[in-house]
Amino acid sequence: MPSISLRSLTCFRAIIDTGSATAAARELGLTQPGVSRLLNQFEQQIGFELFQRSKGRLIPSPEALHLYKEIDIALQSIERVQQLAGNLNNADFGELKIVAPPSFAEFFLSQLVSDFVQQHPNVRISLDSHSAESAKEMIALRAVDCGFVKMPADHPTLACEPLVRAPTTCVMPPNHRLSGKKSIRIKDLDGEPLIMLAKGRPTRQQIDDAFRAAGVRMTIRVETHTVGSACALAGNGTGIALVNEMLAVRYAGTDLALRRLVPGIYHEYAFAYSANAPMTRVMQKFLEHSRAWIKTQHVLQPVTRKSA
Amino acid sequence: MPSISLRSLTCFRAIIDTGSATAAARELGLTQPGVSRLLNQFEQQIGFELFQRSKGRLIPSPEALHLYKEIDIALQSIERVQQLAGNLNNADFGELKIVAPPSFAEFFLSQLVSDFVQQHPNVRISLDSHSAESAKEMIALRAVDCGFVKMPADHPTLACEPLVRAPTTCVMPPNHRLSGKKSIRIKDLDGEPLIMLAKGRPTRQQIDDAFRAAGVRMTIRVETHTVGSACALAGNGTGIALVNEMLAVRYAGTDLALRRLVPGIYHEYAFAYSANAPMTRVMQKFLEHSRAWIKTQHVLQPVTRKSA
DNA sequence: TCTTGTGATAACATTCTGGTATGAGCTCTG
DNA sequence: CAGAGCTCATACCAGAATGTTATCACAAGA
Repeated sequence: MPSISLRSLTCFRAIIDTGSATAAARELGLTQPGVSRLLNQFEQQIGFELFQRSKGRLIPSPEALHLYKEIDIALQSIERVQQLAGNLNNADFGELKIVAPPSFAEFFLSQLVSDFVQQHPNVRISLDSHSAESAKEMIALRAVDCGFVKMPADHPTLACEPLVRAPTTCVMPPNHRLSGKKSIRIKDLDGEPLIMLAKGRPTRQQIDDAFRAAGVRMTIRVETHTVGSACALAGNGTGIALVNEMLAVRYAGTDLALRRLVPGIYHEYAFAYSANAPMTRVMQKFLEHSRAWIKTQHVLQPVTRKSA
Repeated sequence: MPSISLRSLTCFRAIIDTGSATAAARELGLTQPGVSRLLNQFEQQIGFELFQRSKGRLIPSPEALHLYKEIDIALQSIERVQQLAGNLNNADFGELKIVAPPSFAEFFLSQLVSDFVQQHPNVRISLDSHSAESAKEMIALRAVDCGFVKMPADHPTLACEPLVRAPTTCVMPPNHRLSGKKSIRIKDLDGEPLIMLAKGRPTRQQIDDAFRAAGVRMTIRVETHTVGSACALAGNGTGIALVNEMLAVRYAGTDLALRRLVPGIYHEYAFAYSANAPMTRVMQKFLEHSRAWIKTQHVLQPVTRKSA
């Protein structure tokens, strides 16, 4: 049962639009015989002639013109389908609820998301900023679709895609005695007053371990909770702040020197989603977009699952 | 550039509608592998997966469901096109202006047209009744689309399709001395008072010629202008009316005997339209319909161009 | 008359679309 | 657990659809 064919319809429309089979062929990027045969086939299918062949021309019958209107409508609706498919393919559809810790959300994520919405105007985005712990919970419980978490995630129902990592950096005033060095070793920090963050968290644990391994005693002057305050304290000469470079750079100006700690202790972030639900297309696109965006930011170090 | 395919769309819709590829295949009258491949192809064309393959089932993604709505609309509009094409194929569309001489219009044509409109409810018909001369003019000048004319039409811009012919018949009271004969020869009419019609018209001329050739003098008692009046006069015993049998039969009852004149002198009618415009499909269908209708009327003698 | 435009047709290659046969995976049941 | 019965996927083949190039016939103008 040879159903009506889209080719025939577009061909027919093009003939009416352009007034001749030859012109229609040009418009459709085919050859004239192709159009001619397609038209013949169409006439065969619908059972009657649509054009009067007169003096070597095709003259549309009143029936053809009547049919044309309906066909044009139908083809337009097909074109809408194609456009929608294009949008869907580009994941420009749906809703995306994202959560991230405040430090991440307020700077990087805001840029990343504003980029994304420009390219995907039909995606509705909700952006939540919560503590690392509750962010993980929200993702695991599907209160949000995805989020950014610091590795290791250490959560059974969380699927993670490693995304970016940043070294630990030492923040100090530009005139500090250590600011002459390109990088700082643990033993350089012996006796230096330190400003430390995230007591009890894994990265902090790594730092503590590194000091212990180097046989260096930590002189902690201040424990604080945000990178911003740590940098401010360091800038005031309170001590050297050992912080995530990725978050510190936004506070780095002429009044702060950043020197990397070696060997590196890294802060790694991952894109996380519920292990119980597959990623939607929007999520996939957003992850792709995030990876691409990170590459454009020279202060960030991209991480992929393979290289991790 | 392999455009999107209607098959794929209907297939996709059927899968969503039925919930499985197997059921869709049943619905579409295909096999499951066919549907499966059509779906694959569709996914390839639009660039992303529409179904999550899980536990051997096809689970539509949110994108698929969103696309479904638009596709359903598009397919419906395609179906409207098909239905319209069907109507057009059946010529159930447009307008048809018909003209005929009163004698023809008021009896045969009315039946013919009422039959036609039943089968073609979307065709608007206008039916005019005019003298043979002005009918021809109206057709030639395209004031109407077509009409019925008596042959020979003798008009340069009139195209004629021979349709039906009727013999000349002799109308008399049942008790007339000639009513015993099966048919009447010219010489039987010698001396009989006659009622004649259409003075100066071609068929009348043929009758006059036939009498002259047979050496029989016409005793014309009355010249009249309608078959009805001629039959009425004949019924009253005024004389024998020589009239078109096709028109006379409607007056024939128990009080009138009709006997054919031999050799036959025929009244031939044709379907006529302007030679400057091709027949529209409705006209063609109407002509077809007329031919078919004539065949069902046993008093009419169909005539086609070939046999004419 | 000759050129240029139209559309129609034939012969051929490729792609699409259908079929059958078969396999792999899941679920339910005895 | 074994097997029936369902799902979808894949391989392979045949025929139809769709495109090409190479022609032809015809009409209109220069």
